[in-house]
Amino acid sequence: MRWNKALIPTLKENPSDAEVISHKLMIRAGLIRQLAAGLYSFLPLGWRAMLKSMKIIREEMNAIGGQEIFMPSLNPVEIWKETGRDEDMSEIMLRFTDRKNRDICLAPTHEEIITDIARNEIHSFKDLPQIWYQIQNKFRDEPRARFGLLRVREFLMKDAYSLCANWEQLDEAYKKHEQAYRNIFTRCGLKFVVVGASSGLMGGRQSQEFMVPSDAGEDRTAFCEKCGYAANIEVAKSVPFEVEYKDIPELKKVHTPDLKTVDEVAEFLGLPRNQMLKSLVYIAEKSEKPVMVLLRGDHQLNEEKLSLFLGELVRPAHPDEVLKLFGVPIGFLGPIDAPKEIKILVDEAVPSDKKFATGANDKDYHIVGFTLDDFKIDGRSDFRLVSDGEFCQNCGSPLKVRTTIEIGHIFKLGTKYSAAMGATFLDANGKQIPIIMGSYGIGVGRILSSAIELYADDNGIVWPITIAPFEVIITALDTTKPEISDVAEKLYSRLIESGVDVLYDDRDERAGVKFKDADLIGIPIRITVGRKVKDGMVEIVTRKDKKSEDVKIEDTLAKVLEIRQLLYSELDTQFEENE
RNA sequence: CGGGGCGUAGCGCAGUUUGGUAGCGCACAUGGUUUGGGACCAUGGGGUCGGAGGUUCAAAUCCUCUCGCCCCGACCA
Repeated sequence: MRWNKALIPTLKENPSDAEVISHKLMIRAGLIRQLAAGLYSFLPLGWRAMLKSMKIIREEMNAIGGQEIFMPSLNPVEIWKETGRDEDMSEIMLRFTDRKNRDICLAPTHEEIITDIARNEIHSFKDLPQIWYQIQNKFRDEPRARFGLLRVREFLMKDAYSLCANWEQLDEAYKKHEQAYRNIFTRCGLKFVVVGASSGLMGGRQSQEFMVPSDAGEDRTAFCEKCGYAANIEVAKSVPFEVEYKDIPELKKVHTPDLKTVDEVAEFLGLPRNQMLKSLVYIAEKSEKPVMVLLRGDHQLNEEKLSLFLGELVRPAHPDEVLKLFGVPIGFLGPIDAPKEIKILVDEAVPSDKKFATGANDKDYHIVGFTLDDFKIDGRSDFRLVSDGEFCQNCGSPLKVRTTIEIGHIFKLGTKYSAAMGATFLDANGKQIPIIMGSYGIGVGRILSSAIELYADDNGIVWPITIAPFEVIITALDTTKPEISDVAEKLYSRLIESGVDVLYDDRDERAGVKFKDADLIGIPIRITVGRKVKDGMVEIVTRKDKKSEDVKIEDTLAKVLEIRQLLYSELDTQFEENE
């Protein structure tokens, strides 16, 4: 491509509404332009990087026997009612009615549509297993789109589905996908970890996320650097810090006027924070039942764990709901003398042989010196949020917690969808059973964002060569001089003939402008054709390490091919690190 | 949905407090000088000041409503 004729609108200044690096650079390098909140157009450079990523995805998906299909984005709402997900996803699903007044939605994902195809076309165990995938736009009415392509309302997703006749086949399909995903992200040049995750609204038994560590990420992941344990904070477990307990000789009610927070009361009573119990009240969203969760004062609740335990989503009770239920304001709540209809759950990190203090269910009073035996417990489980520096359950080393970008998520769904929608087949014994499914997603745009977040420097993007919009840029300085443009033109056509993806900067611009732009858009290999042509030389510069080499004009092609090969093989080396 | 910020030329911003009829830098066009890391000089084009209503002799500026974008939180296959 010739820059002179191309749409590559680079910007000198950062856009005012961009916060994270990848967003700023995607705008400045002319990859994308915003249409509205969470809606972006891809310009030529951005789309080329997307196409490169998709090519890698297709190759790896085909390699595990995936068959590419394509499903409609416009869905009748009825099909979503069959699984109940029109309600589960009511907030996030975009809907409208068509001219015949039918309810239509824009698909936020495609399990229901896949299952519909399966129930119509799969009849025998002999038809299984299958892997079907598509690369398609998904639509989600996000409460808050943000960070460029990281959280958007319409986005390209590769979604794959495995259909199996038994659990062994599912395990195999799942493993294949895990390996395919490792291959895909490695080839895209990303650093990532595979973590245990919550399956959330998708349902299912097991799920793992592929995470890129980045400050721009919206998820938090706990890692153990020693043994490799890694889990999304939503499900992560840890061994808490050692703490001291004081002896409390007698059980009594203490007047604590206006003292509400754990810290305030602990200080007033002269107790360590861990000897206070936090009494949190939550409402289960479907059944609308209130629950009280008790945690040590130095711990935090993990809402995901609570909702997993209860089997439905939860939300904190509003202060007025609490007042209605308990007759006391938040801050003086506790399990003792709590209303009978409220379930009481206790985190397993609360020891049963120690004495604690918490609210007395009486305004301006706390109760001090009770144990877990002094009230009825409806459930004990792990409800704690892991915090940085706590210890790994496997090996005891300190865990690190950091933000990550979720680029892929794989699920063992089981029969949630096939059972609900009647997607069954006959097994070898002639018995009708539901298809066992898996679902596997990749956010294509997030691959680009992650790569930029990982490798960008002060001058701009530094693309891994595999997903770079071009592999090589020819920067011809002073194109008005025929001795320069002749050499550049010849190199340009020779590189194209050799199958190199090359951008030719043939603009009549000053050298500084061209160098800055080349750095900004991050093309891995730059050939500078300038004043050295009079000595029969050009320069080859690699973007990521700024290494520059003078090469004879006639050797340029061979040298470029060599460097290109090197850059590709470096990604294979990284592959081993990601293993 | 709650809190905060911002909408003025393609981009980045000043002007709003104190009302007087719109400006700077970049980009763009033309001419000239320059030419290896975002050049310089000159000239020029481009704006219903997000929108609607109101106050006023007069509104980018004051008032009311409304739309949009960004940030924090809530929420989030």
